[in-house]
Amino acid sequence: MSDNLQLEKQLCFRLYSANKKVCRLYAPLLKNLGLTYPQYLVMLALWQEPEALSVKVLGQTLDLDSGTLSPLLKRMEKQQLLTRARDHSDERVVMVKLTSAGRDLKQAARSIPETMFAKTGLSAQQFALLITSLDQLMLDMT
Amino acid sequence: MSDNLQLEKQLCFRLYSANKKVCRLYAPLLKNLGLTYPQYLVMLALWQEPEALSVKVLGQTLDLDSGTLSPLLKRMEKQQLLTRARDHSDERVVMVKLTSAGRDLKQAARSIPETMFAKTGLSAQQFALLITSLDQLMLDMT
DNA sequence: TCAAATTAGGTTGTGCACAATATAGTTTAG
DNA sequence: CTAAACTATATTGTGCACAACCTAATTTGA
Repeated sequence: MSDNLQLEKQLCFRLYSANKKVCRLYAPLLKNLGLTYPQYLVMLALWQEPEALSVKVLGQTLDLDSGTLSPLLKRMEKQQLLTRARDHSDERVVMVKLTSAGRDLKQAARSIPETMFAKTGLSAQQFALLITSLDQLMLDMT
Repeated sequence: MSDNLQLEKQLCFRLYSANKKVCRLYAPLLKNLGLTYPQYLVMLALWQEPEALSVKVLGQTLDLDSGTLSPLLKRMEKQQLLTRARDHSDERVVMVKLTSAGRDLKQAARSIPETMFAKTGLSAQQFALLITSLDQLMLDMT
């Protein structure tokens, strides 16, 4: 006994597994919208902004670096969901802005959070507790 | 108000972010062992087995398909951490077995769980609560 | 008994995630 | 004023994750 290296004891494995499982539950819903899971997160960030966001701010919001975001945003631009344009007042900055098609997609996505909550099978209390625990982890983790 | 599509409200984003943050905390520790995070999970699964595991059982344990495991195990075989060999009694089956170097690595990894627990900044109670919440989610999620 | 179904694993292609590096634009210090 | 430092983004390379498909081995059922 007292073997700490057991798979079943690991928090990391639970987070890893739960995240994958949730992603797989989202996949069919998002496929209807033509989005992948990370693309959906980008859309969430953009839908709640009245105007454009810089790649830098988007990266801070989603905790992603340019090595991930640059190709991801290019694919989304090709799908006509958003536009990318250098800021004239500072040519280093690229501003990302939803197209009207990108904004319109929000209506089609409206039911997703409720559908996904139902799929979790959690009560509102359990859901809130898990959110709180994860927020605590994000705050305390060095 | 009542916009359910807010990034901050999403459980999915918290799981996604927390998992990434935990992976990044593991990375420098695992780099000392020459392992990536998924490779560490494979090692955890193998360390707790007295004998070899089939690719199928390993995939069920880690919830990974052959498209992920096959190349991953090949890389680990190249690093001399494990061997892969067809089962003579059923040639469809590939058995994965630690080398002595692979077994020996367990000693070097012994301190990782405790180090990582400290890095989470959680109390034992908070840690247990989060584990319980995640287990609940994994059980109930359809 | 042998054709159909099933099973185990591999391959290919796409899309993240991230480290390391590169580059162009901007700011700042001397 | 300009060289050095800094900033924002892009590129390259490696390693997952998974869908779709493929092959070979085994099991099964009429």
